[in-house]
Amino acid sequence: MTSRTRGRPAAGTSGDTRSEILAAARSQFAARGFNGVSLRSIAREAGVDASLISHYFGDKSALLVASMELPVNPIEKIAGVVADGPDGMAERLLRTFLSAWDPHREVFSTLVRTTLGGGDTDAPMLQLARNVLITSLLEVIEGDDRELRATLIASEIIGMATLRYVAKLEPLTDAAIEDVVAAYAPSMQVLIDR
Amino acid sequence: MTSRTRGRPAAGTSGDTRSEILAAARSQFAARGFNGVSLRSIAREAGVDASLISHYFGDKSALLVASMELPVNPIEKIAGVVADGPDGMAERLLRTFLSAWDPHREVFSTLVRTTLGGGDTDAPMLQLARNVLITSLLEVIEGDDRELRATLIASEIIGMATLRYVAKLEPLTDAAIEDVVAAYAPSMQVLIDR
DNA sequence: GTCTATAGACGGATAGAC
DNA sequence: GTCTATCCGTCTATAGAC
Repeated sequence: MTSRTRGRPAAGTSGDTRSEILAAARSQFAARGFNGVSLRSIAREAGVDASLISHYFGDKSALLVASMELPVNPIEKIAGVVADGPDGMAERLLRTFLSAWDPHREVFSTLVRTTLGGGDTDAPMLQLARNVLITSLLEVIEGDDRELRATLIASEIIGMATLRYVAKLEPLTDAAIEDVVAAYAPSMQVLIDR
Repeated sequence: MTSRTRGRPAAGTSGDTRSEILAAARSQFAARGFNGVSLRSIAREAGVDASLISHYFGDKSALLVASMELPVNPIEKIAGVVADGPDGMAERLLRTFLSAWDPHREVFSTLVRTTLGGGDTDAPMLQLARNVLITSLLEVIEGDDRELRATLIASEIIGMATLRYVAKLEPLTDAAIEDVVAAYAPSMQVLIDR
């Protein structure tokens, strides 16, 4: 927990060197993943000296963490939806998920790339999938294959979001939220109802 | 097209240095992606000198390509399934896909990690998804939102395979093919039938 | 607060001895 | 066919001048 949304006292000339760095980091981590990005390239895009990154954020991992901080936690919203029971859950799940993440496409992309680009099996994204989504789902769906089906629901959400935010496959990337909900919810609801 | 399955004339002592390198490369690329792996670490695991990799395969990219060569092309099988029409297609699609890729989990993992780990939007995996799977699907499914639904079918397959082969989320990773087919096909068929 | 300079490590690739 | 040695580039991170 290094930084909060702290207002810098009174910067020098341009609008926040620190913010420029964060914006460039978000963009590049989302596009090329942690290993595919160098601090130098981020500094170049931000128009600052590379050593300033260390000065403001510490090391590269800390910059990654800072660039992924969100004003609200999209995960908690999802868990709340599941608690409302299985009727029409697919629709609520998709709408809530898309509404929460659409404004933060780059962060989700970074989440996927750092999870799937490296070798970390206990990466943050998978912990979330297992501990929050799947655990909640198991309390409301039924059947003796419900663990498998809960995992498949998670895979539907992650797969959809990966093609929408990371791979940017048309027409999924630019489709309106309600169009995706309408097209996908009936399929997902089958996994919920059994 | 550098190498075919060529029998080396008469190697020195142990079973093929070349094969040892390939096995180590497959394992490490699958686990940590292209950028996360060094030629030195592959050489170490293979128990050979690092310079032999250059000697046999050229550069690092050529080694990646060689490590992903498959005896058969799983993609062509999939396209054939789609041509058989929409009735019960989800079941055939899933069974064929899983049968084709289960013996080559590491290759699929590498495919995903190199597609999602780097920034290449035209990476091989996405070309396949778009040009083969989605294109075939568009010829058999109907409705004015069929492009969106075809893309969602692709996302279901890719998402499922990613959690099964790359993220290795239980119980999906170790589930029998027929169990996955039984649990998932009804949901996917809804996207096909509309 | 910003920049220069550089330390220190690692990785890819090659030349050449044996 | 295998290994030693090395070149050259890039990267993270830090020390310190201004």
